[in-house]
Amino acid sequence: MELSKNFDHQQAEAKWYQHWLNKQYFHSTPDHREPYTIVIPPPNVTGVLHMGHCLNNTIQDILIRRARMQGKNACWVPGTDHASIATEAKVVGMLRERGIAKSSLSRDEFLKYAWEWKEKYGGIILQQLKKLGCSLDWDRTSFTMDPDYYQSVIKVFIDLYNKGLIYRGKRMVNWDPVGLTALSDEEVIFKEIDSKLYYVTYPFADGTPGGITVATTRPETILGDVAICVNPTDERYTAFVGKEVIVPIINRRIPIIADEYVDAEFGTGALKITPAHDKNDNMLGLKHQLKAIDTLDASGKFTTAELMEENPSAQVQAYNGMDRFELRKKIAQDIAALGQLVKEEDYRGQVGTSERTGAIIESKLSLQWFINMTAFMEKNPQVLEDVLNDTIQFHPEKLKNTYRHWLSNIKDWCISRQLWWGQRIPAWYDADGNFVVAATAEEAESAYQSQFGRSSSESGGLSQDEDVLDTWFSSWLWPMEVFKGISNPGNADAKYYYPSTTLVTGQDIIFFWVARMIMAGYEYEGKRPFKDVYFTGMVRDKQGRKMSKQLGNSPDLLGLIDKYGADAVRFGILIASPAGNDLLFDESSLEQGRNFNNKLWNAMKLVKMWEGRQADNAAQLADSQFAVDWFGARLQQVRQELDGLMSQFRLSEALKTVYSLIWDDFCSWYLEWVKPGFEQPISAEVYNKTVQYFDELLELLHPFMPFITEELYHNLAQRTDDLCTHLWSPAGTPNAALLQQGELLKQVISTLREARVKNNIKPKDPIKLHIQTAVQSNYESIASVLKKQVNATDLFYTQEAVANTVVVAIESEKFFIESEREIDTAALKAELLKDLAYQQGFLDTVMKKLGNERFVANAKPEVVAIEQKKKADAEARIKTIEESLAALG
RNA sequence: GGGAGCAUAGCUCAGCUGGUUUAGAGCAUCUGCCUUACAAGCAGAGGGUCCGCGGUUCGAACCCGUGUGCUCCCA
Repeated sequence: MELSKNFDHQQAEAKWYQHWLNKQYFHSTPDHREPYTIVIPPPNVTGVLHMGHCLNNTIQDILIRRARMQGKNACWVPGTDHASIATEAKVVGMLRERGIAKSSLSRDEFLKYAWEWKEKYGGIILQQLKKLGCSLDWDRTSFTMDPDYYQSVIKVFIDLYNKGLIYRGKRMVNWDPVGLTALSDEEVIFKEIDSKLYYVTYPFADGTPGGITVATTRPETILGDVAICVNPTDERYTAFVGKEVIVPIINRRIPIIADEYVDAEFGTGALKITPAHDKNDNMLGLKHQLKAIDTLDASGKFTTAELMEENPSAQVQAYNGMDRFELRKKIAQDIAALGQLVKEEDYRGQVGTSERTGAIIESKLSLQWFINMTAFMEKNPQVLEDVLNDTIQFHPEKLKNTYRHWLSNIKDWCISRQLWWGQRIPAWYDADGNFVVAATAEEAESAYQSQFGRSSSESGGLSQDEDVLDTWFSSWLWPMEVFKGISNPGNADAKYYYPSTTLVTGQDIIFFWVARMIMAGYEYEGKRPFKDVYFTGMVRDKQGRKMSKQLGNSPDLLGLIDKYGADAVRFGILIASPAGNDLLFDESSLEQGRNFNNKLWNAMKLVKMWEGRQADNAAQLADSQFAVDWFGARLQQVRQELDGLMSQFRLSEALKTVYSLIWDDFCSWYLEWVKPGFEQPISAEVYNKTVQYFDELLELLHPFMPFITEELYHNLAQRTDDLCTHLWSPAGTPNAALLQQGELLKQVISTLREARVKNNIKPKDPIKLHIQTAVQSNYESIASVLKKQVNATDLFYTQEAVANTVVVAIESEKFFIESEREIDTAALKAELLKDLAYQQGFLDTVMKKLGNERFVANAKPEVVAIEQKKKADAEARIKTIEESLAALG
């Protein structure tokens, strides 16, 4: 077979992925083996693959492929979540392009379009994961709006409601008065907007002359003011705290209160508090138990609905129905007419606008559904305990702090969203606002009758809540419901696969998702949902900036896979990813991955070249014996290292270790050591060993770089199996003596090569090597390799200095290089002097330690022994160098 | 405002229990090589105030305090 110059990744990727699928290697069913289960963090159906997914899914694939090759029953479940906010925005966008306004559609009509959109685009990201090589069990693909899943979410809502853990309450939301919907924080875009700061004086209620002046950008909310707040340390106002002032126009008496929240530097240092129309005011209002008075309706127009008991004046009533911006000017004018407007100032500030309609956001109080987290946590203390005691192990461990801090200060969870795409809240209201919670209209009706003792038709019939549940309220069930653990509790899959083994996700969703899965796991299974959680950092660009659409700094991942190959992309992203820390992405690391592919490919080509040149070559076998034995030991050593690294989730280091084993130990050392002379035959035994080692290297690398390893595995020999499901060779104990001798050999070769370079002995110029050693037997097994690697025609052992040679030393051993080339004595001398200075400096530090009586008295005996050994070694080296210098004259 | 984390070579990071031959790796840089698998390569080299200050200790990159700078989370 003719081998191409380089690895053709495109061809190999398509071929092997399809082959693995055909063989059903990724499909798992319960059996007698130990399960290794990962549920994918479901990407948003609107998503396309980005660098974050790439990192995250590469890691999951490494873990799952490794488990599969270790003989575990590996199951990696794919799927997507319905992402109510993002998807609804996409669907609205699609409709807009078709000239359809969401407001012109009924809920059912809109949902039909939404499903149409989901069927068309919702699977894109899953297809992209295949390009990356992800070995997911596609038969188990789940979606958070699948019928069973949907019912599970509803079931859980009803269950928690019945347990008294869900309640309905008021809360501030970001309200879009044009779109008539609440928005999540993510959908609010802050813009710099020019406005005015109005300085308004509130006179004292007790008739004391003067008053307190506040600066506000929003005079239209003045009629909802319930207090004036100042900083308690602000001496200008301390005397006024506790007094009352009169709100202009509406003439309400309100208190002056003190709170550290207020910034004395801003405006006048006095803040008007309008809890119904500002998030921070609302917070202060709750803290100081102030009433919230709403003066704006859903479309941002003035309403007196909540002012009626104050008997509003005709002036106030006249504002009714006035738009908020018109009202702002009007009220400013009216206050000016009262002589209470001190001044107006231009002001530029951040204002929230709707991502969808562009309208300026109002903070608005609205009725929402909540989970009482305090009660929930009292019921499920393990949610915190089992993370702190490592029943669920976090990697990196430092995130336990974050988790504990959040859970110890937990706020109630608002689970309703003013959207249509998602699980509709199963609450049913009569015309008076009485409600029941039930899965269906029929159940709601009977619940209503038993609860209120009458048919709902007497109260105008029942209508279902218009809102849906937060997407996290469905994805917190993910590790259970992908195995139908909620919809069909106790089924065989759920029993076998739950709890899952490892979760791999981003640190940014530790609260939104990880914590909540743990909550749901304990509430519904009484068990942790996973054993280990590996948190990846955030992928940033070279300058450390977050990847974002706005910055346009996220690379086109599929383009990169095309250009460098999936293996190179996997390599590049993982090698740059210290465990649990943010990752600065730079295309050059992909280049390193591609170069590694090339290296592997060429190593394979070299070995293939030998395939047809095998012979019963005893001399070649004898010359290579040490290399063969040594590499076998080295492989065992690295296997042990890898087990340790992988169990600590130090994946990046594990990959570096395999990389260096292949590039340095196998390619740079081993292959060169066993390489026969030009067009010479290779010993069949050495050849077979080499292929066996190569196989083992491919095994170790396969989880990281699946495509090229599978390709090479099949290129190296005729196979009856595939690497993908090949079981790992058992690790043995490495022979320490062999390893040590290997290190000596490497060191001698490097030292001699360095000496050659420094003395201008060209690689092609042969030398004769004389070794002065106390232990000649150390060199006998490595002599043939050593000769080859330093291009020595002859090797002698000597007991004394050899004249007219270049001399170098390792420990107390000396090497004399005899060459045709003229020796540069001056350069050699300079080298030796430099080394001497280093060794003497080193000896000094050791002597200082040993000369310190308190060190000798206090340090552990073995530590003192080490220092004494250092001293002896350094002295021996110094002696060798001095002798060499003397020989040079 | 509350909390967490980080600072080691030009860059990205290891350095685990304080003592591992006066601090290591990869990438980048420099020098020499189109040597027979690989120039996407080979053989070498240079590069450090372990953020500053103070303390504990016989001994500190590592422990404690403090300052500075950066990052993230929550409000």
